[in-house]
Amino acid sequence: MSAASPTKKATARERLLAAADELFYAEGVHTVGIDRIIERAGVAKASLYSSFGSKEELVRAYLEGRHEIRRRRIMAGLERFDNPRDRLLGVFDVLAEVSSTPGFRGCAFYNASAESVGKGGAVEQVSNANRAWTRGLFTELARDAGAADPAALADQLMILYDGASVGARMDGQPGAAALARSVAAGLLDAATAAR
Amino acid sequence: MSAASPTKKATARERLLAAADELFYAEGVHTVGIDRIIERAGVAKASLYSSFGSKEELVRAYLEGRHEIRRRRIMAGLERFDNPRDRLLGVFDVLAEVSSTPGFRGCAFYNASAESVGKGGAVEQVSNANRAWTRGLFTELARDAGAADPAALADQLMILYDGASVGARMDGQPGAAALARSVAAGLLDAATAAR
DNA sequence: GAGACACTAGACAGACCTGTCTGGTATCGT
DNA sequence: ACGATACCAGACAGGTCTGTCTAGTGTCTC
Repeated sequence: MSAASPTKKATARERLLAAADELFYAEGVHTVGIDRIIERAGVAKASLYSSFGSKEELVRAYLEGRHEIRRRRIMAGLERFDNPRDRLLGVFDVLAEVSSTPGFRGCAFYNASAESVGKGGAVEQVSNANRAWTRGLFTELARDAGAADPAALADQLMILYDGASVGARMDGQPGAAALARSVAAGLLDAATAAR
Repeated sequence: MSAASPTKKATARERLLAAADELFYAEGVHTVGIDRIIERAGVAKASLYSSFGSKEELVRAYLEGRHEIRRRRIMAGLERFDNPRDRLLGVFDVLAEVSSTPGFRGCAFYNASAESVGKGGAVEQVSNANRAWTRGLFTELARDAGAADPAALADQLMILYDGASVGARMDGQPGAAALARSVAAGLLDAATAAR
């Protein structure tokens, strides 16, 4: 939880998490083995298992870290705007930024979910939490923006958000987020004008 | 290519492809091993390797089969409608049907892509072909419907289509397709009214 | 009848996977 | 000085993976 003081060397757990984050996201949870992770982290295998217990728990920690970073990045991005309308559309601005970074490979939760078999596993749990948070955020922002039916607008925004993420991933088109933003703007105007 | 005569027993290749289709889609390309497939198909391992050569080529054949079935199902679905507007929106109707079937697990191409590492591999090739076909279809339908900028509308429709697929997969909400359809209808009206 | 063909059953090799365990080292606080 | 803690290096076990190879069976055609 507590961020290590910058002078102190990163602990084994932190280095493992950093290595897992890079490798799992870039190549997939299933493809990347334990050995690759400990090698990149410069950490002994025993340290991994004493810190996390199993690979699945490492995957959970990786996804929880992704969720936390995503949450913070979005909230920080929204602080730039003061009016509700820009704040709602700002979620798509953040997506546009993220999806145009070189290593972008789509939604980490969807990707992990596509690989994982089990229902009720760590991947599904964190993934559901992440989606619920996003939907809640959209609902809240829609209400603040004066939408007649915030939950209904949030459902529409989820589709646009997911679609833009897929488009950026599969077609290498970072512009999908900007396009989704413009459609979202139209939906928002329609939802508020109907008041 | 040619469908075997119904009286004749299915050949080993056909049974392998059928087993691969079920297992790969339900559990993922990486998770499902060769042994599971030959067991379900009731086929010897040597037959698999004499028919396909490698697992990757079996995956390619699986995805090509998915693409072909998808193409046919959509085209058949669109034949029900005679006016361009309904035909364009009909693509979302077909998605609504597919995404409400019990075994629905999202886009087979995205799922396979999330698991595969390599760029330029079989998965990426077939996946790109599938997406290009979809985009071309949307563009054509948009032009027929009188859209001012068919390609631009197609880009928007792709986002809605992908987003609905993700929503149905991740949240278990088959209604996402119907929602996407209604948004698409609004975009289409706007694109044609602007003429 | 004989050979070609498609197929089955299963052993096998070699690689890779997760997870455990042993033993050694460095750095703390007391 | 000394014990506790955190960590490293790597062997090891038991399993699974892809892919190859041998040997045998049924079926069709000539």
